[in-house]
Amino acid sequence: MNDLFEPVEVHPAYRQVANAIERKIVERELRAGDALPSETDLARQFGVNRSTVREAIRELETHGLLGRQRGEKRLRVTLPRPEQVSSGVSRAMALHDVTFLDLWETMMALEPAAAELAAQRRSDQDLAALGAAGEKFSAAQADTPACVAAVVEFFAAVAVASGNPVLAMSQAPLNELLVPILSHMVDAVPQSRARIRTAQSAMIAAIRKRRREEARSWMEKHIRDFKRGYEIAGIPLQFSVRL
Amino acid sequence: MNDLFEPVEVHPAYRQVANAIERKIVERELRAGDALPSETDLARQFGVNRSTVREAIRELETHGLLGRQRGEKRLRVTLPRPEQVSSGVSRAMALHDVTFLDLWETMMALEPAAAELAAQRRSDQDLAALGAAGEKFSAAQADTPACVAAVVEFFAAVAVASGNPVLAMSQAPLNELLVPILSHMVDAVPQSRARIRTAQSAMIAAIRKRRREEARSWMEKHIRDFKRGYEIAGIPLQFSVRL
DNA sequence: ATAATCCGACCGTCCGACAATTATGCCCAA
DNA sequence: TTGGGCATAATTGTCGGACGGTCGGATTAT
Repeated sequence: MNDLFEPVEVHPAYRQVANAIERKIVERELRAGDALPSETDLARQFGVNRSTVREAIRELETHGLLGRQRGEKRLRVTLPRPEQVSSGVSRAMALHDVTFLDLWETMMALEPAAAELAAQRRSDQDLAALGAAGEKFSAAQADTPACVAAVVEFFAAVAVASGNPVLAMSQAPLNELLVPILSHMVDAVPQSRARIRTAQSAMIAAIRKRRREEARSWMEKHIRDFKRGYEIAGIPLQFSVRL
Repeated sequence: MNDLFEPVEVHPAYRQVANAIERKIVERELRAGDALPSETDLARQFGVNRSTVREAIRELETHGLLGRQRGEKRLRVTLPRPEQVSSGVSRAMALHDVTFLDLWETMMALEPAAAELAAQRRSDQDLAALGAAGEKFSAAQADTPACVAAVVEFFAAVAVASGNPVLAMSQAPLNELLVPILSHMVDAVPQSRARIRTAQSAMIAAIRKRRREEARSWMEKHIRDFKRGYEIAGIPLQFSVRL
């Protein structure tokens, strides 16, 4: 039997205020860089208390829609910083107990595509960034954290070089999840360092020469190696990723 | 010349409180379902005012780390809802003025992979969900919003059937960006409806029969069609997606 | 035991206040 | 006229207290 009434939805004032401001931002009525009215003024406009406005502002600040430059007092509308967004996503993924296999499969879908696009569209600057990441990896031989950071930086550089911000923002959260895994792996599988360096060099070369298929296939091989390393390290693929 | 000092970082109390609670959640010391202490109690523990605690709580609530069931008063730890996370991502992407081409390239990377995994791992329940989405699309002939909703539901169902939450959470934001685009397209390109239906049927069949390559290639064709439709509709690929 | 009732705890919101810091406008000097 | 410096106003972060309304749990009545 169908109920006669729907459950009534309650919208606290702080949420309504947040939504109102968010709408103005999404609809570009407030644009990045614009200063937000003062809390007191907003409270007056919305007809609520300043405390309520503050709670709303915290929400938007968390979403990265509001922020301020260092040392500034007044809040301004800002574009959400990609790192901020992706760290939220990776935290959510980690809490959902995703496994290495989940992560790997998704990387396997995204990274080769990014590599191919990078080979197609990279600028000289992108190439320099890739080279720098490769250098860092080579330089950080024994230093595991630095090694891992360099690998992540390399992936990020490929994503940037792809010229596709959607791809980059989709890929970024995976990098953060990769860190703890990779740290463990490069320690447990000594030969992985050399294989990673080889793959990175090959990818850089392919991207420099704008050879799309070559870049893609090297990236595939590179990522397949991760799984292999994981297996060699003796860790079940179903182990949950932790941040 | 390097500066001698780093800029001093200021951490307002509300942020420190939020971080402290977040850490306990990420480290599983507080687990999903656990009730949070009352605001008054938290204020006492942290030695700050209740208003400050509330601002911190808003932050965590926004991240989806805290929430409450309908009609509940006590706040409890919750797993971030995927829809909540992905809507934040898609909003960020939209604000960054990503183009249809960006979106399309990423779909082209993710969706075929999802289809392939779905063919490999789908449960009977997944299959039912796919069929339901297909039905909805067929039934919603002239109703554009319903059509678009059905297409999105289909993609989401494929992602779920893939059994890979990372893939699903990576793909979900794209769906939201797709809606406005697709609405425009199915109106401007009448034949798109039939093509979509054909592709969906083929994918369902392939996934039912667990034919991975078939599922993948039909998905590729399906998504390629989007681009074709976009071109037929006469819209430049570089047009920014808007939410 | 179950249902109706009651009371205390807690949340949402408001008011007012104060210190610290930033923004602003004014005045003076070059 | 313009630039710098200073006094003042404005704004944020935090605090204390308050109040109505709602939820949860204990109490009591059936």
